[in-house]
Amino acid sequence: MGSALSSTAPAPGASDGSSAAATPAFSPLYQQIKALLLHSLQNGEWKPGEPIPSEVELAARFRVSQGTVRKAIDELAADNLLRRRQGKGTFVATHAEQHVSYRFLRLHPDRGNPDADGPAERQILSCQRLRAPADVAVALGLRAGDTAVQVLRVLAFQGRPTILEQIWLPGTPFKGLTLEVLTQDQGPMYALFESQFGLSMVRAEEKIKAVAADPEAAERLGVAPGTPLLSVERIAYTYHDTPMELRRGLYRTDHHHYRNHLS
Amino acid sequence: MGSALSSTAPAPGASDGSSAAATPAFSPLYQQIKALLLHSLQNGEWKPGEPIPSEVELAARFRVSQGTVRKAIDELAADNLLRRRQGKGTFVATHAEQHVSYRFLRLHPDRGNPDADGPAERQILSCQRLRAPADVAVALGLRAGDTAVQVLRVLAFQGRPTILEQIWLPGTPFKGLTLEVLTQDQGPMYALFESQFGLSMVRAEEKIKAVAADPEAAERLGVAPGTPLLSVERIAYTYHDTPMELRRGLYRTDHHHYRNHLS
DNA sequence: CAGTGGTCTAGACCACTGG
DNA sequence: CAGTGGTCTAGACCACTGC
Repeated sequence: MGSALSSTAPAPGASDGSSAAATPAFSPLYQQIKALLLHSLQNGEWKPGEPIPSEVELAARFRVSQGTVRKAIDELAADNLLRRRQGKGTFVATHAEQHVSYRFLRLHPDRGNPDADGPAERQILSCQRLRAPADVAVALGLRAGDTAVQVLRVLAFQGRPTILEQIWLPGTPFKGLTLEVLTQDQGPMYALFESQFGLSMVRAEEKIKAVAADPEAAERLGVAPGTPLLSVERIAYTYHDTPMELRRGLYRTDHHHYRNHLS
Repeated sequence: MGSALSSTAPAPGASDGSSAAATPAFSPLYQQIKALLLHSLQNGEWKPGEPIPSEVELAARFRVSQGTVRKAIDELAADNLLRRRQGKGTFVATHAEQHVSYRFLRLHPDRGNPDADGPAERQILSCQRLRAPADVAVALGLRAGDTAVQVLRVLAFQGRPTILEQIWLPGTPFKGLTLEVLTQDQGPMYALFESQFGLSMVRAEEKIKAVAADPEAAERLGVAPGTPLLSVERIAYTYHDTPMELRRGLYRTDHHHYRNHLS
């Protein structure tokens, strides 16, 4: 960034040619606007599902042309942080009212359209506060010995248990997450994170392997021990690439497959 | 599309407000430009790796402002069909000089940076022209009984056989693809498709499952029968979403993982 | 230095939504 | 109808590349 641009006393410096600062790394105005919007999103100035101010309003606030805020918003929309709706406004993306199915779940039924299965049947097995194991601490940016929340759950589709997940969350931001809260909640877990903890999962990375079901996983998923399963390790990030969740899943793929688009 | 716009006698109709045609589906100018560029790419007017005309030149050709062709090019670049390089020009994307590793290969070594393995060691097992099985014909849009090329190969990393692939290609566009051609070629197979057959693989979809290694695959990959493997079924498309390749791969994941980014 | 893509502006008009 | 995002233009200037 390295710019003096602020929301109270903005001084663009691109239209008047007075950019005196000898910034070695050139940063376009729209990138600075994007960063400001990002901070407003992170600060919760606009909450998931809510509209952000209109383009003209933002242009006035930042003393910038509409085209410039437009380009900033365009990039945020391309990253799925915002959602544009012509005639209505621009809204903060949310996991709550996602068009179809779960936004980060790439598992689809082999036959039928993506959500022919109907909603997943969820069963929380446990929710404990523990000292984070070393690998979990590293993944979540915690110090050794910091407390973390561990959740175990099973997702079933059409009565067939299909996904066994072990979820790790940093203890401090998720203070108050209990088995009761999880059990009583309907809808995607990430929507709960937004509404109850103000944490938006914005992107994620997954590492996938093929593994053999161990006896416990086999029983949870109703398959024979040794059955090949997809091992999906996901790290989910909030704004500004802060890791906020480590999720280890085992997926049955006898009636489902993991779908991916390459380009 | 439903527009009268052509490369010889374009009639924008957006700046003069005289859009008399009662087109039910509105199509922005830049989308029409995008479609024209797409056709030029498909026709081979500009080949992979080559530069396309400059923005001002294209703006003149299409009788449109630079900003409009810019938006068209932006979308094609976002789809990885074009590659912009400031100060140099805009180039047709290619699998030949891909920055690092293979563009569609999502398998990464568990330790070390993405291409710490060095180049893959490739071994072609066979290359036959066969009548396409029903499922292959459906996937490639062939008629039952049409001929197809089947290629079997193994990829090894650091001496460890890791990927066993069965590749199906439509016989007509790939006339002349032989074991010799494949064996003598260096570099990514998709680069060969571009240079020898004028076919650019532009995007792909993959379906992933976990399976147990059958005896033959186990021997080819040097693992015990029953070892869990990733089954990756890929359909690759050329311009305009024409399916051109069906590729069934079995991946060892004892030292590698399939990586995916979600947003 | 000329040529390329990249940024920014200002203004006009269009398409869509909802009161 | 007013307000929103979406398109298009014209022109100025900037950053990067290579001769």
